[in-house]
Amino acid sequence: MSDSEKRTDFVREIIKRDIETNRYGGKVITRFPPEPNGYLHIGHAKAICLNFGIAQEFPNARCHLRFDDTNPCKEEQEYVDAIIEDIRWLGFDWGEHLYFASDYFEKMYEYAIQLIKAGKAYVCDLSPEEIREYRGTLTEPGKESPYRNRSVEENLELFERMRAGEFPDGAKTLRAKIDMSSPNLNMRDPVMYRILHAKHHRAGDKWCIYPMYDWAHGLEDSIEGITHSICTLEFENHRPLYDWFLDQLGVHHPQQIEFARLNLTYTVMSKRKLAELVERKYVSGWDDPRMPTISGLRRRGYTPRAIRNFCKRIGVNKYNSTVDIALLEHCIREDLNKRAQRVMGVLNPLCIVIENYPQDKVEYLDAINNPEDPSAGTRKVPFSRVIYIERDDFMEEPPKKFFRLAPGREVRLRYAYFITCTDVIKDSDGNIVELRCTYDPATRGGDAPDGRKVKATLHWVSAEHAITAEIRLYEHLFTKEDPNDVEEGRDWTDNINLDSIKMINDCKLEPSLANSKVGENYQFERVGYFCIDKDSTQERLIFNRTVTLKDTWAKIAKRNNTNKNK
RNA sequence: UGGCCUGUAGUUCAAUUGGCAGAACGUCUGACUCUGGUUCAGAAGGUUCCAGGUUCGAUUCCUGGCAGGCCAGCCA
Repeated sequence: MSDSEKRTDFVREIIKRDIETNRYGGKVITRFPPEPNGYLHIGHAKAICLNFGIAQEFPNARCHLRFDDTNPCKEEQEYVDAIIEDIRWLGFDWGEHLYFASDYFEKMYEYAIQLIKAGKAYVCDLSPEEIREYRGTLTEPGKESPYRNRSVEENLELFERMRAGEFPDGAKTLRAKIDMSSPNLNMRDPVMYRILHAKHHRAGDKWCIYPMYDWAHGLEDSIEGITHSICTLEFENHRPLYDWFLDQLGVHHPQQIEFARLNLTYTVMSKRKLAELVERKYVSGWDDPRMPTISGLRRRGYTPRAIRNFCKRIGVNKYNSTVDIALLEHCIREDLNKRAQRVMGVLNPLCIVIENYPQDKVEYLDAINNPEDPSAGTRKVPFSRVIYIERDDFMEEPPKKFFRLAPGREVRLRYAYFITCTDVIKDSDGNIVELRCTYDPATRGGDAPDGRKVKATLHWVSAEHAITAEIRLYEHLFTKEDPNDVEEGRDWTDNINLDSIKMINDCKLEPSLANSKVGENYQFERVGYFCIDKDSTQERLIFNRTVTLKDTWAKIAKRNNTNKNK
């Protein structure tokens, strides 16, 4: 599926129908309304692609970016900045339509007065505990507040004094007068305003009353002329209230549509849990490459195109499901295969001396930059008598189906020569420290004039020319597909994979990598996709492994291993 | 012993609105290959949650079950 291909879903079907019936004058205006209290994650990317994607697909459509900043206690400018950066990076644009709920506070206040005047809202003196008691339970109706029938004048005066700061936090609330016996708890006189003497990251000290989500959100949508207000499933129960407020006010009334949030195997997606991973130092920060955050994926080497494509493939639905993380990995491989420059890098070096190759000779061999993209051209790679290969590419006693180097066996060094292993050198503990090989000068470039074949082609790096780098290998952050699957008395943090990061220090890379920049994607041939981490310095390059290449041998080896252990 | 929502290959989604249940990912097999990558070809995989009903015909409509999700913040 290419980036430009469309895919329909129940949300788009609703919008199509509304356009056909001219429900909103043919207009389509969506919005992405993050609360700036954390970083965006791949689940948000699903919502972003949905809302901004719809805006791109339909005529007369646009998508607003609106910060739903109605709770000063949790929100910070740092998050606003990070969210803006992440959405831009994902490739979406809101034009001049950047909004903040806090800019609507005055307007919301006026609407509240309108509701009070209509006898549909009242100031309540019940404490939080009392409100809870009065609310009733899922199966029993609630009781009406003793303050429910205050006069309009008294409510108006009290509400004004709430705003003026005459009461302490929690002393009073403004509540909608709906139905304390509604089977939908949201309709049991929900709180519209609470008193909070807190400094807001944008409004400062201007307000000491703040609107609750249910009251604020519909108004934000209405004020901006949103036509389709797309949110996640847990707000389904809130839709009657969303509708009630807008109906009472008689204002523009968008359609709220709910869809299922994204879950991914081997990771967690709740903001609370991600924040906990950061706070308790299980990860290095919100942008740790193991995090499912947009910034974490970016640092890991994921591309916007891969993430967008992933969101397209998973679809949109109304039931909770968990997407196999293998699909995300497939999407990044698919994109990087087409675009990433190929290089040679040895993660775990094993030294080879090619005994019949001249001491001081250096040859510069042609290597293809990207077989998927001829326009990427070629480069020169230095070859000499002492090289490194991957330790995993040699076995002294090769099992069946192991095609790579072994004593007496001939393999090809990519773009270079055929070599044959003649000797294995070990230290006193029996560890292999070096290999001796001979090369066939007639196979220069990697082709044998006599047409003989080898079963394997290995990547390699000339020892004399190699640059040394640190490479960070990442595994899933959790050991279980569902991190929340825990026994009694344990919790999700018990499922954290303590080996999810492995740092390797003396990796040997071809010299062309010396000039690479942060974020650039490479394919280390036969190994995986890597990118330069921001922790890199002039002296020391650090690479993140984005994802491995598909590895048939690893699969066979794993199978052999499990069979052995049976 | 409340209300709302949802049940289709292992997973995520389709099925032109009542007309032969398909795709992608994953898995497995084979071909090709100077990446055990890519690409290509193929295979396995289904009681469409269950039971009734309407209909020539039901994944689709109706009824009743069952299972899962959400809701008792002055969070969003």
